[in-house]
Amino acid sequence: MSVSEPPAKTTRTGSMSAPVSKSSQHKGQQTKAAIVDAALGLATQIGLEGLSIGALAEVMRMSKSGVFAHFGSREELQISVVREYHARFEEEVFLPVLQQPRGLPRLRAMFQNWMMRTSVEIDSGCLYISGAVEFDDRPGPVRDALAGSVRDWLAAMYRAVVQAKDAGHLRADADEQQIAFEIHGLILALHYEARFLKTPGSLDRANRGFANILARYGAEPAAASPKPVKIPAVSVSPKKVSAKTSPSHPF
Amino acid sequence: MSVSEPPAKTTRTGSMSAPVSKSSQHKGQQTKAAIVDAALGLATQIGLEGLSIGALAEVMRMSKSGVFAHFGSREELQISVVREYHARFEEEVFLPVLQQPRGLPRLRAMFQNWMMRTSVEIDSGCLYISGAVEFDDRPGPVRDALAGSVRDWLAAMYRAVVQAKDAGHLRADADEQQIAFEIHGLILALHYEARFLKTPGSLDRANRGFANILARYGAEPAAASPKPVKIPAVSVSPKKVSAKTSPSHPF
DNA sequence: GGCAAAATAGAACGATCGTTCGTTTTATTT
DNA sequence: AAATAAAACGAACGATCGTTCTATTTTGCC
Repeated sequence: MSVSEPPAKTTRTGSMSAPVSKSSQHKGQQTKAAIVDAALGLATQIGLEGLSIGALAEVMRMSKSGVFAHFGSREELQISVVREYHARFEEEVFLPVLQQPRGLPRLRAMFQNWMMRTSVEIDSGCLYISGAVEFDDRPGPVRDALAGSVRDWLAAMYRAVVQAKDAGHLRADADEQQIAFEIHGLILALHYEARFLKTPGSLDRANRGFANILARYGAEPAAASPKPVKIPAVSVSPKKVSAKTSPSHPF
Repeated sequence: MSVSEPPAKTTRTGSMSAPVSKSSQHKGQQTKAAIVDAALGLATQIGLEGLSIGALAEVMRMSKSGVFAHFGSREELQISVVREYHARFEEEVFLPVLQQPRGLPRLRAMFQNWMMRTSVEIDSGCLYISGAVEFDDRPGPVRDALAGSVRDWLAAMYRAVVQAKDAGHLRADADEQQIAFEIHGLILALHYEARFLKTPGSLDRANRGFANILARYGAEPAAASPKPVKIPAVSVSPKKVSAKTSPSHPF
Protein backbone atom coordinates (compact mmCIF):
# COMPACT_ATOMS: atom_id res chain seq x y z
CA MET A 1 0.00 0.00 0.00
CA SER A 2 3.01 2.23 0.45
CA VAL A 3 2.47 2.85 -3.23
CA SER A 4 1.58 0.81 -6.27
CA GLU A 5 5.05 -0.64 -6.74
CA PRO A 6 6.09 -3.85 -5.05
CA PRO A 7 7.60 -3.15 -1.68
CA ALA A 8 11.20 -3.65 -0.69
CA LYS A 9 11.72 -7.24 0.26
CA THR A 10 11.24 -7.78 3.91
CA THR A 11 13.57 -9.68 6.17
CA ARG A 12 11.16 -12.53 6.63
CA THR A 13 12.26 -15.94 5.54
CA GLY A 14 8.84 -17.21 4.67
CA SER A 15 5.34 -17.80 5.89
CA MET A 16 6.07 -21.00 7.66
CA SER A 17 7.89 -21.12 10.92
CA ALA A 18 10.31 -23.78 9.72
CA PRO A 19 13.69 -22.14 9.24
CA VAL A 20 14.46 -21.55 5.61
CA SER A 21 18.04 -21.70 4.43
CA LYS A 22 18.05 -18.20 3.02
CA SER A 23 21.82 -18.34 2.53
CA SER A 24 23.87 -15.51 4.02
CA GLN A 25 21.83 -13.86 6.69
CA HIS A 26 23.58 -13.54 10.03
CA LYS A 27 21.48 -16.12 11.67
CA GLY A 28 20.30 -13.71 14.27
CA GLN A 29 17.92 -12.19 11.78
CA GLN A 30 16.72 -15.61 10.78
CA THR A 31 15.67 -16.53 14.27
CA LYS A 32 14.31 -13.08 14.80
CA ALA A 33 12.12 -13.56 11.77
CA ALA A 34 11.07 -16.93 13.10
CA ILE A 35 10.24 -15.37 16.44
CA VAL A 36 8.17 -12.65 14.82
CA ASP A 37 6.39 -15.29 12.80
CA ALA A 38 5.51 -17.23 15.92
CA ALA A 39 4.59 -14.04 17.73
CA LEU A 40 2.24 -13.10 14.93
CA GLY A 41 0.60 -16.46 15.27
CA LEU A 42 0.11 -15.93 18.96
CA ALA A 43 -1.01 -12.33 18.60
CA THR A 44 -3.71 -13.14 16.08
CA GLN A 45 -5.11 -15.62 18.55
CA ILE A 46 -4.85 -13.92 21.89
CA GLY A 47 -4.29 -10.34 20.85
CA LEU A 48 -1.33 -8.03 20.94
CA GLU A 49 -1.84 -7.34 24.61
CA GLY A 50 -2.04 -10.99 25.51
CA LEU A 51 1.20 -11.71 23.74
CA SER A 52 3.76 -12.59 26.39
CA ILE A 53 7.47 -13.19 26.03
CA GLY A 54 7.32 -16.25 28.24
CA ALA A 55 4.73 -17.99 26.10
CA LEU A 56 6.56 -16.94 22.98
CA ALA A 57 9.80 -18.37 24.31
CA GLU A 58 8.08 -21.61 25.06
CA VAL A 59 6.74 -21.88 21.54
CA MET A 60 10.17 -21.11 20.16
CA ARG A 61 11.86 -23.46 22.62
CA MET A 62 14.14 -20.69 23.67
CA SER A 63 14.84 -18.90 26.88
CA LYS A 64 12.89 -15.80 27.71
CA SER A 65 16.02 -13.69 27.68
CA GLY A 66 17.05 -15.17 24.36
CA VAL A 67 13.81 -14.04 22.81
CA PHE A 68 13.83 -10.75 24.60
CA ALA A 69 17.32 -9.83 23.39
CA HIS A 70 16.07 -9.59 19.83
CA PHE A 71 13.73 -6.76 20.61
CA GLY A 72 14.89 -4.99 23.74
CA SER A 73 11.36 -4.45 24.96
CA ARG A 74 7.95 -5.96 24.71
CA GLU A 75 6.69 -2.89 22.98
CA GLU A 76 9.25 -3.30 20.24
CA LEU A 77 8.16 -6.87 19.83
CA GLN A 78 4.58 -5.77 19.42
CA ILE A 79 5.57 -3.21 16.83
CA SER A 80 7.52 -5.85 14.94
CA VAL A 81 4.43 -8.00 14.90
CA VAL A 82 2.34 -5.16 13.55
CA ARG A 83 4.88 -4.51 10.82
CA GLU A 84 4.97 -8.15 9.91
CA TYR A 85 1.21 -8.27 9.71
CA HIS A 86 1.25 -5.22 7.53
CA ALA A 87 3.76 -6.84 5.18
CA ARG A 88 1.72 -9.99 4.88
CA PHE A 89 -1.50 -8.12 4.43
CA GLU A 90 0.06 -6.17 1.62
CA GLU A 91 1.52 -9.28 0.10
CA GLU A 92 -1.54 -11.45 0.34
CA VAL A 93 -4.49 -9.14 -0.14
CA PHE A 94 -3.20 -5.99 -1.79
CA LEU A 95 -0.55 -7.00 -4.29
CA PRO A 96 -2.57 -9.77 -5.95
CA VAL A 97 -5.40 -7.42 -6.86
CA LEU A 98 -3.07 -5.22 -8.87
CA GLN A 99 -3.37 -7.80 -11.59
CA GLN A 100 -7.01 -6.90 -11.92
CA PRO A 101 -7.79 -3.94 -14.16
CA ARG A 102 -8.39 -0.64 -12.43
CA GLY A 103 -11.92 0.16 -11.41
CA LEU A 104 -14.66 -2.16 -10.34
CA PRO A 105 -12.83 -5.42 -11.01
CA ARG A 106 -10.00 -4.43 -8.74
CA LEU A 107 -12.36 -3.12 -6.11
CA ARG A 108 -14.28 -6.38 -6.19
CA ALA A 109 -11.10 -8.39 -5.86
CA MET A 110 -10.02 -6.23 -2.94
CA PHE A 111 -13.23 -6.83 -1.10
CA GLN A 112 -13.08 -10.52 -1.83
CA ASN A 113 -9.50 -10.88 -0.61
CA TRP A 114 -10.21 -8.77 2.41
CA MET A 115 -13.17 -10.89 3.38
CA MET A 116 -11.23 -14.08 3.06
CA ARG A 117 -8.27 -12.76 4.94
CA THR A 118 -10.40 -11.38 7.71
CA SER A 119 -12.73 -14.16 8.54
CA VAL A 120 -12.60 -17.38 6.67
CA GLU A 121 -9.39 -18.50 5.11
CA ILE A 122 -7.42 -17.97 8.26
CA ASP A 123 -9.05 -19.04 11.46
CA SER A 124 -7.00 -16.66 13.51
CA GLY A 125 -8.36 -13.19 14.02
CA CYS A 126 -7.54 -9.99 12.24
CA LEU A 127 -4.91 -7.91 13.95
CA TYR A 128 -6.32 -4.71 12.51
CA ILE A 129 -9.62 -5.37 14.24
CA SER A 130 -8.45 -6.79 17.54
CA GLY A 131 -5.66 -4.22 17.74
CA ALA A 132 -8.08 -1.38 17.17
CA VAL A 133 -10.10 -2.47 20.16
CA GLU A 134 -7.10 -3.04 22.38
CA PHE A 135 -5.42 0.22 21.60
CA ASP A 136 -8.26 2.60 20.92
CA ASP A 137 -7.55 4.54 24.03
CA ARG A 138 -4.01 3.48 24.82
CA PRO A 139 -1.65 5.94 23.18
CA GLY A 140 1.88 4.98 22.31
CA PRO A 141 4.06 3.70 19.50
CA VAL A 142 2.16 0.42 19.16
CA ARG A 143 -1.06 2.23 18.57
CA ASP A 144 0.67 4.54 16.12
CA ALA A 145 2.09 1.64 14.14
CA LEU A 146 -1.27 -0.06 14.12
CA ALA A 147 -3.20 3.01 13.08
CA GLY A 148 -0.63 3.77 10.40
CA SER A 149 -0.97 0.34 8.87
CA VAL A 150 -4.72 0.45 8.94
CA ARG A 151 -4.85 3.88 7.40
CA ASP A 152 -2.48 2.67 4.73
CA TRP A 153 -4.81 -0.13 3.78
CA LEU A 154 -7.98 1.94 4.00
CA ALA A 155 -6.34 4.54 1.81
CA ALA A 156 -5.61 1.88 -0.78
CA MET A 157 -9.24 0.85 -0.62
CA TYR A 158 -10.27 4.45 -1.02
CA ARG A 159 -8.07 4.85 -4.06
CA ALA A 160 -9.64 1.80 -5.62
CA VAL A 161 -13.03 3.40 -5.17
CA VAL A 162 -11.82 6.61 -6.75
CA GLN A 163 -10.42 4.71 -9.69
CA ALA A 164 -13.69 2.87 -10.12
CA LYS A 165 -15.48 6.17 -10.22
CA ASP A 166 -12.98 7.66 -12.65
CA ALA A 167 -13.40 4.66 -14.89
CA GLY A 168 -17.11 5.33 -15.05
CA HIS A 169 -18.00 2.24 -13.09
CA LEU A 170 -19.60 4.29 -10.36
CA ARG A 171 -22.00 7.19 -10.53
CA ALA A 172 -20.38 10.57 -10.92
CA ASP A 173 -21.94 11.81 -7.70
CA ALA A 174 -20.77 8.84 -5.65
CA ASP A 175 -19.04 9.76 -2.41
CA GLU A 176 -15.86 7.72 -2.28
CA GLN A 177 -15.38 8.09 1.45
CA GLN A 178 -18.93 7.01 2.07
CA ILE A 179 -18.47 3.93 -0.06
CA ALA A 180 -15.22 3.02 1.67
CA PHE A 181 -16.94 3.46 5.01
CA GLU A 182 -19.78 1.17 4.13
CA ILE A 183 -17.45 -1.47 2.75
CA HIS A 184 -15.44 -1.30 5.93
CA GLY A 185 -18.61 -1.84 7.87
CA LEU A 186 -19.43 -4.97 5.92
CA ILE A 187 -16.05 -6.44 6.70
CA LEU A 188 -16.39 -5.60 10.38
CA ALA A 189 -19.87 -7.05 10.60
CA LEU A 190 -18.67 -10.18 8.87
CA HIS A 191 -15.81 -10.52 11.30
CA TYR A 192 -18.08 -9.95 14.26
CA GLU A 193 -20.92 -12.24 13.32
CA ALA A 194 -18.89 -15.00 11.75
CA ARG A 195 -16.10 -15.08 14.26
CA PHE A 196 -17.74 -14.21 17.53
CA LEU A 197 -21.40 -15.05 17.14
CA LYS A 198 -20.75 -17.76 14.57
CA THR A 199 -23.90 -16.73 12.76
CA PRO A 200 -24.25 -18.90 9.67
CA GLY A 201 -24.60 -17.18 6.33
CA SER A 202 -22.58 -14.12 7.31
CA LEU A 203 -20.32 -14.40 4.33
CA ASP A 204 -23.26 -14.37 1.98
CA ARG A 205 -24.65 -11.34 3.70
CA ALA A 206 -21.37 -9.50 3.34
CA ASN A 207 -21.35 -10.31 -0.33
CA ARG A 208 -24.91 -9.15 -0.77
CA GLY A 209 -24.10 -5.99 1.12
CA PHE A 210 -21.35 -5.28 -1.32
CA ALA A 211 -23.68 -5.89 -4.20
CA ASN A 212 -26.15 -3.50 -2.61
CA ILE A 213 -23.54 -0.78 -2.41
CA LEU A 214 -22.74 -1.26 -6.06
CA ALA A 215 -26.43 -1.25 -6.92
CA ARG A 216 -26.77 2.09 -5.23
CA TYR A 217 -23.61 3.74 -6.50
CA GLY A 218 -23.24 1.80 -9.73
CA ALA A 219 -23.00 3.52 -13.06
CA GLU A 220 -26.59 2.82 -14.07
CA PRO A 221 -28.37 6.17 -14.15
CA ALA A 222 -30.82 5.95 -11.30
CA ALA A 223 -32.91 2.82 -11.49
CA ALA A 224 -32.15 0.21 -8.89
CA SER A 225 -32.93 -3.23 -10.19
CA PRO A 226 -32.91 -3.94 -13.89
CA LYS A 227 -30.39 -3.94 -16.71
CA PRO A 228 -27.21 -5.67 -15.64
CA VAL A 229 -24.63 -3.46 -17.28
CA LYS A 230 -21.43 -4.73 -18.83
CA ILE A 231 -19.31 -4.13 -15.80
CA PRO A 232 -16.50 -6.70 -15.82
CA ALA A 233 -17.27 -9.22 -13.15
CA VAL A 234 -15.01 -11.08 -10.77
CA SER A 235 -17.73 -13.36 -9.50
CA VAL A 236 -19.06 -11.75 -6.41
CA SER A 237 -20.79 -14.79 -5.08
CA PRO A 238 -21.28 -17.77 -7.32
CA LYS A 239 -22.48 -19.88 -4.45
CA LYS A 240 -26.19 -19.74 -3.91
CA VAL A 241 -27.46 -17.76 -1.00
CA SER A 242 -28.35 -19.98 1.90
CA ALA A 243 -32.07 -20.45 2.17
CA LYS A 244 -33.86 -18.81 5.01
CA THR A 245 -34.28 -21.25 7.83
CA SER A 246 -36.44 -20.92 10.89
CA PRO A 247 -39.12 -18.27 11.03
CA SER A 248 -38.09 -17.21 14.52
CA HIS A 249 -35.32 -14.72 15.02
CA PRO A 250 -32.02 -16.02 13.75
CA PHE A 251 -29.46 -14.94 16.33
CA MET B 1 -34.50 -7.16 25.71
CA SER B 2 -35.65 -10.31 27.37
CA VAL B 3 -39.01 -9.28 26.02
CA SER B 4 -40.96 -6.09 25.48
CA GLU B 5 -41.95 -5.61 29.08
CA PRO B 6 -39.81 -3.66 31.51
CA PRO B 7 -37.31 -5.91 33.24
CA ALA B 8 -37.25 -6.75 36.89
CA LYS B 9 -35.53 -4.04 38.80
CA THR B 10 -31.87 -4.72 39.18
CA THR B 11 -29.90 -4.47 42.38
CA ARG B 12 -27.97 -1.47 41.28
CA THR B 13 -28.25 1.62 43.38
CA GLY B 14 -27.55 4.09 40.61
CA SER B 15 -25.12 5.22 38.00
CA MET B 16 -22.86 7.12 40.32
CA SER B 17 -20.51 5.39 42.65
CA ALA B 18 -21.58 7.45 45.61
CA PRO B 19 -23.54 5.20 47.93
CA VAL B 20 -27.25 5.78 47.74
CA SER B 21 -29.37 5.26 50.79
CA LYS B 22 -31.59 2.62 49.24
CA SER B 23 -33.10 1.81 52.62
CA SER B 24 -33.12 -1.84 53.66
CA GLN B 25 -30.61 -3.69 51.56
CA HIS B 26 -28.10 -5.71 53.51
CA LYS B 27 -25.31 -3.37 52.79
CA GLY B 28 -23.25 -6.07 51.17
CA GLN B 29 -25.33 -5.83 48.02
CA GLN B 30 -24.98 -2.09 48.05
CA THR B 31 -21.23 -2.19 47.95
CA LYS B 32 -21.33 -5.03 45.51
CA ALA B 33 -23.40 -2.88 43.21
CA ALA B 34 -20.92 -0.07 43.69
CA ILE B 35 -18.07 -2.41 42.88
CA VAL B 36 -19.76 -3.64 39.72
CA ASP B 37 -20.40 -0.05 38.75
CA ALA B 38 -16.74 0.80 39.13
CA ALA B 39 -15.74 -2.43 37.41
CA LEU B 40 -17.93 -1.56 34.46
CA GLY B 41 -16.22 1.78 34.22
CA LEU B 42 -12.83 0.11 34.17
CA ALA B 43 -13.89 -2.63 31.78
CA THR B 44 -15.23 -0.24 29.18
CA GLN B 45 -11.87 1.50 29.19
CA ILE B 46 -9.34 -1.31 29.34
CA GLY B 47 -11.49 -4.25 28.42
CA LEU B 48 -12.87 -7.19 30.31
CA GLU B 49 -9.55 -8.98 30.17
CA GLY B 50 -7.64 -6.00 31.43
CA LEU B 51 -9.94 -5.65 34.41
CA SER B 52 -7.94 -6.57 37.50
CA ILE B 53 -9.11 -6.97 41.05
CA GLY B 54 -6.17 -5.01 42.37
CA ALA B 55 -6.94 -1.96 40.27
CA LEU B 56 -10.59 -2.28 41.09
CA ALA B 57 -9.86 -2.42 44.81
CA GLU B 58 -7.77 0.70 44.50
CA VAL B 59 -10.58 2.56 42.80
CA MET B 60 -13.00 1.39 45.47
CA ARG B 61 -10.52 2.14 48.25
CA MET B 62 -10.96 -1.35 49.51
CA SER B 63 -8.72 -4.28 50.03
CA LYS B 64 -8.29 -6.81 47.27
CA SER B 65 -9.75 -9.57 49.37
CA GLY B 66 -12.68 -7.38 50.30
CA VAL B 67 -13.55 -6.90 46.68
CA PHE B 68 -12.82 -10.47 45.80
CA ALA B 69 -15.13 -11.86 48.47
CA HIS B 70 -18.14 -10.44 46.69
CA PHE B 71 -17.60 -12.55 43.62
CA GLY B 72 -15.55 -15.57 44.54
CA SER B 73 -13.63 -15.47 41.31
CA ARG B 74 -12.51 -13.07 38.69
CA GLU B 75 -14.63 -14.79 36.13
CA GLU B 76 -17.73 -14.19 38.20
CA LEU B 77 -16.80 -10.54 38.43
CA GLN B 78 -16.50 -10.35 34.66
CA ILE B 79 -19.88 -11.98 34.25
CA SER B 80 -21.39 -9.53 36.68
CA VAL B 81 -19.99 -6.72 34.60
CA VAL B 82 -21.46 -8.16 31.44
CA ARG B 83 -24.84 -8.48 33.09
CA GLU B 84 -24.68 -4.95 34.36
CA TYR B 85 -23.79 -3.67 30.91
CA HIS B 86 -26.68 -5.61 29.50
CA ALA B 87 -29.06 -4.07 32.00
CA ARG B 88 -27.88 -0.56 31.22
CA PHE B 89 -27.96 -1.13 27.52
CA GLU B 90 -31.51 -2.30 27.78
CA GLU B 91 -32.41 0.58 30.01
CA GLU B 92 -30.73 3.31 28.01
CA VAL B 93 -31.03 2.29 24.40
CA PHE B 94 -33.78 -0.29 24.16
CA LEU B 95 -36.51 0.76 26.55
CA PRO B 96 -36.70 4.39 25.42
CA VAL B 97 -37.42 3.44 21.84
CA LEU B 98 -40.52 1.54 22.85
CA GLN B 99 -42.20 4.90 23.06
CA GLN B 100 -41.77 5.28 19.35
CA PRO B 101 -44.44 3.68 17.19
CA ARG B 102 -43.61 0.32 15.73
CA GLY B 103 -41.95 0.22 12.36
CA LEU B 104 -39.56 2.69 10.84
CA PRO B 105 -39.75 5.32 13.60
CA ARG B 106 -38.74 2.79 16.22
CA LEU B 107 -36.04 1.36 13.99
CA ARG B 108 -34.66 4.83 13.41
CA ALA B 109 -34.65 5.56 17.11
CA MET B 110 -32.89 2.30 17.80
CA PHE B 111 -30.13 3.09 15.36
CA GLN B 112 -29.79 6.58 16.73
CA ASN B 113 -29.57 5.44 20.33
CA TRP B 114 -27.21 2.67 19.42
CA MET B 115 -24.90 5.05 17.62
CA MET B 116 -24.82 7.45 20.50
CA ARG B 117 -24.27 4.76 23.06
CA THR B 118 -21.53 3.14 21.05
CA SER B 119 -19.34 5.95 20.02
CA VAL B 120 -20.18 9.44 21.02
CA GLU B 121 -22.18 10.11 24.12
CA ILE B 122 -20.00 7.91 26.23
CA ASP B 123 -16.31 8.19 25.66
CA SER B 124 -15.66 4.74 26.99
CA GLY B 125 -15.80 1.87 24.57
CA CYS B 126 -18.59 -0.55 23.89
CA LEU B 127 -18.32 -3.78 25.83
CA TYR B 128 -20.19 -5.68 23.14
CA ILE B 129 -17.50 -4.77 20.64
CA SER B 130 -14.39 -5.04 22.75
CA GLY B 131 -15.70 -8.17 24.41
CA ALA B 132 -16.37 -9.81 21.08
CA VAL B 133 -12.77 -9.32 20.10
CA GLU B 134 -11.38 -10.46 23.42
CA PHE B 135 -13.47 -13.58 23.67
CA ASP B 136 -13.98 -14.71 20.12
CA ASP B 137 -11.43 -17.46 20.64
CA ARG B 138 -11.82 -18.00 24.35
CA PRO B 139 -14.67 -20.30 25.30
CA GLY B 140 -16.18 -20.16 28.74
CA PRO B 141 -18.98 -18.63 30.77
CA VAL B 142 -17.86 -15.06 30.16
CA ARG B 143 -18.01 -15.53 26.45
CA ASP B 144 -21.39 -17.19 26.79
CA ALA B 145 -22.79 -14.33 28.82
CA LEU B 146 -21.41 -11.84 26.36
CA ALA B 147 -22.71 -13.63 23.31
CA GLY B 148 -26.08 -14.08 24.95
CA SER B 149 -26.41 -10.39 25.64
CA VAL B 150 -25.35 -9.42 22.16
CA ARG B 151 -27.72 -11.88 20.54
CA ASP B 152 -30.46 -10.53 22.74
CA TRP B 153 -29.90 -7.05 21.45
CA LEU B 154 -29.42 -8.04 17.83
CA ALA B 155 -32.62 -10.03 18.04
CA ALA B 156 -34.44 -6.93 19.26
CA MET B 157 -32.99 -5.04 16.32
CA TYR B 158 -34.09 -7.79 13.99
CA ARG B 159 -37.62 -7.69 15.38
CA ALA B 160 -37.75 -3.97 14.80
CA VAL B 161 -36.84 -4.55 11.17
CA VAL B 162 -39.53 -7.19 10.85
CA GLN B 163 -42.08 -4.85 12.35
CA ALA B 164 -41.06 -2.13 9.94
CA LYS B 165 -41.59 -4.50 7.08
CA ASP B 166 -44.91 -5.68 8.44
CA ALA B 167 -46.02 -2.08 8.78
CA GLY B 168 -45.32 -1.55 5.11
CA HIS B 169 -42.39 0.74 5.75
CA LEU B 170 -40.04 -1.62 3.97
CA ARG B 171 -40.35 -3.46 0.69
CA ALA B 172 -42.13 -6.75 0.88
CA ASP B 173 -39.10 -8.58 -0.47
CA ALA B 174 -36.70 -7.01 2.00
CA ASP B 175 -34.49 -9.50 3.79
CA GLU B 176 -34.63 -8.64 7.47
CA GLN B 177 -31.46 -10.45 8.39
CA GLN B 178 -29.62 -8.71 5.61
CA ILE B 179 -30.81 -5.33 6.82
CA ALA B 180 -29.85 -6.07 10.39
CA PHE B 181 -26.45 -7.20 9.20
CA GLU B 182 -25.82 -4.02 7.28
CA ILE B 183 -26.97 -1.84 10.15
CA HIS B 184 -24.67 -3.71 12.46
CA GLY B 185 -21.84 -3.04 10.05
CA LEU B 186 -22.52 0.68 10.12
CA ILE B 187 -22.31 0.72 13.89
CA LEU B 188 -19.10 -1.25 13.88
CA ALA B 189 -17.52 0.96 11.25
CA LEU B 190 -18.54 4.02 13.20
CA HIS B 191 -16.99 2.62 16.35
CA TYR B 192 -13.82 1.68 14.52
CA GLU B 193 -13.25 4.87 12.60
CA ALA B 194 -14.44 7.31 15.22
CA ARG B 195 -12.90 5.67 18.22
CA PHE B 196 -9.69 4.17 16.91
CA LEU B 197 -8.80 6.10 13.79
CA LYS B 198 -10.55 9.27 14.93
CA THR B 199 -11.63 9.91 11.38
CA PRO B 200 -13.76 13.05 11.34
CA GLY B 201 -17.21 12.84 9.89
CA SER B 202 -17.74 9.21 10.76
CA LEU B 203 -21.04 9.89 12.46
CA ASP B 204 -22.40 11.56 9.37
CA ARG B 205 -21.30 8.63 7.28
CA ALA B 206 -23.04 6.19 9.56
CA ASN B 207 -26.20 8.24 9.28
CA ARG B 208 -25.95 8.38 5.52
CA GLY B 209 -25.33 4.67 5.43
CA PHE B 210 -28.54 4.13 7.31
CA ALA B 211 -30.37 6.39 4.90
CA ASN B 212 -28.91 4.37 2.04
CA ILE B 213 -30.21 1.16 3.48
CA LEU B 214 -33.66 2.67 3.79
CA ALA B 215 -33.44 4.02 0.28
CA ARG B 216 -32.74 0.53 -0.99
CA TYR B 217 -35.24 -1.35 1.10
CA GLY B 218 -37.73 1.43 1.57
CA ALA B 219 -41.38 0.99 0.68
CA GLU B 220 -41.15 2.87 -2.63
CA PRO B 221 -41.86 0.30 -5.36
CA ALA B 222 -38.56 -0.07 -7.17
CA ALA B 223 -37.14 3.29 -8.10
CA ALA B 224 -34.23 4.46 -6.01
CA SER B 225 -34.21 8.20 -5.73
CA PRO B 226 -37.42 10.19 -5.99
CA LYS B 227 -40.62 10.58 -4.07
CA PRO B 228 -39.94 11.00 -0.39
CA VAL B 229 -42.82 9.03 1.09
CA LYS B 230 -44.73 9.93 4.20
CA ILE B 231 -42.63 7.84 6.51
CA PRO B 232 -42.73 9.43 9.96
CA ALA B 233 -39.34 10.92 10.62
CA VAL B 234 -37.28 11.05 13.77
CA SER B 235 -34.70 13.44 12.32
CA VAL B 236 -31.94 11.24 11.14
CA SER B 237 -29.37 13.93 10.73
CA PRO B 238 -30.40 17.53 10.80
CA LYS B 239 -26.81 18.70 10.85
CA LYS B 240 -25.37 19.34 7.45
CA VAL B 241 -22.90 16.86 6.10
CA SER B 242 -19.34 18.01 6.55
CA ALA B 243 -17.96 19.33 3.30
CA LYS B 244 -15.32 17.35 1.54
CA THR B 245 -11.92 18.65 2.48
CA SER B 246 -8.60 17.81 0.91
CA PRO B 247 -8.51 16.17 -2.50
CA SER B 248 -5.94 13.64 -1.32
CA HIS B 249 -7.00 10.52 0.49
CA PRO B 250 -8.71 11.28 3.76
CA PHE B 251 -7.36 8.71 6.21
C1' DG C 1 41.80 -23.95 13.77
C1' DG C 2 41.72 -19.87 16.44
C1' DC C 3 39.36 -15.47 17.71
C1' DA C 4 36.24 -11.84 18.14
C1' DA C 5 31.52 -11.02 17.95
C1' DA C 6 27.03 -12.30 18.14
C1' DA C 7 23.47 -15.16 20.04
C1' DT C 8 21.49 -17.77 23.68
C1' DA C 9 21.00 -19.51 28.37
C1' DG C 10 20.23 -19.08 33.21
C1' DA C 11 19.26 -16.97 37.35
C1' DA C 12 17.40 -13.36 39.74
C1' DC C 13 14.83 -8.77 40.40
C1' DG C 14 10.56 -6.30 41.65
C1' DA C 15 5.86 -6.03 40.41
C1' DT C 16 1.38 -7.69 39.80
C1' DC C 17 -1.77 -11.27 39.12
C1' DG C 18 -5.86 -14.25 41.25
C1' DT C 19 -6.68 -16.63 45.29
C1' DT C 20 -6.70 -18.44 50.26
C1' DC C 21 -6.84 -17.98 55.14
C1' DG C 22 -7.40 -16.23 59.73
C1' DT C 23 -8.60 -12.20 62.08
C1' DT C 24 -10.97 -8.06 63.02
C1' DT C 25 -14.25 -4.84 62.22
C1' DT C 26 -18.84 -3.71 61.18
C1' DA C 27 -23.93 -4.59 60.74
C1' DT C 28 -28.11 -7.01 62.04
C1' DT C 29 -30.94 -9.52 65.19
C1' DT C 30 -32.33 -11.23 69.67
C1' DA D 1 -26.64 -4.59 75.62
C1' DA D 2 -25.31 -9.07 74.27
C1' DA D 3 -25.06 -12.46 70.68
C1' DT D 4 -24.73 -13.69 66.06
C1' DA D 5 -23.89 -13.12 61.28
C1' DA D 6 -22.00 -10.62 57.50
C1' DA D 7 -18.37 -7.89 55.59
C1' DA D 8 -13.87 -6.06 55.15
C1' DC D 9 -9.06 -6.41 56.16
C1' DG D 10 -4.11 -7.77 55.88
C1' DA D 11 -0.78 -10.88 55.03
C1' DA D 12 0.83 -14.44 52.42
C1' DC D 13 0.76 -18.05 48.55
C1' DG D 14 2.48 -19.53 43.97
C1' DA D 15 2.55 -18.06 39.41
C1' DT D 16 3.68 -15.09 35.76
C1' DC D 17 4.91 -10.76 33.98
C1' DG D 18 8.84 -7.71 31.67
C1' DT D 19 13.44 -6.77 32.41
C1' DT D 20 18.51 -6.91 33.79
C1' DC D 21 22.68 -9.09 34.53
C1' DT D 22 26.45 -12.26 33.91
C1' DA D 23 28.01 -16.58 31.85
C1' DT D 24 28.23 -19.77 28.21
C1' DT D 25 27.63 -21.34 23.74
C1' DT D 26 27.51 -20.73 18.90
C1' DT D 27 28.53 -18.40 14.66
C1' DG D 28 31.17 -16.04 10.98
C1' DC D 29 35.57 -14.55 9.44
C1' DC D 30 40.76 -14.60 8.86
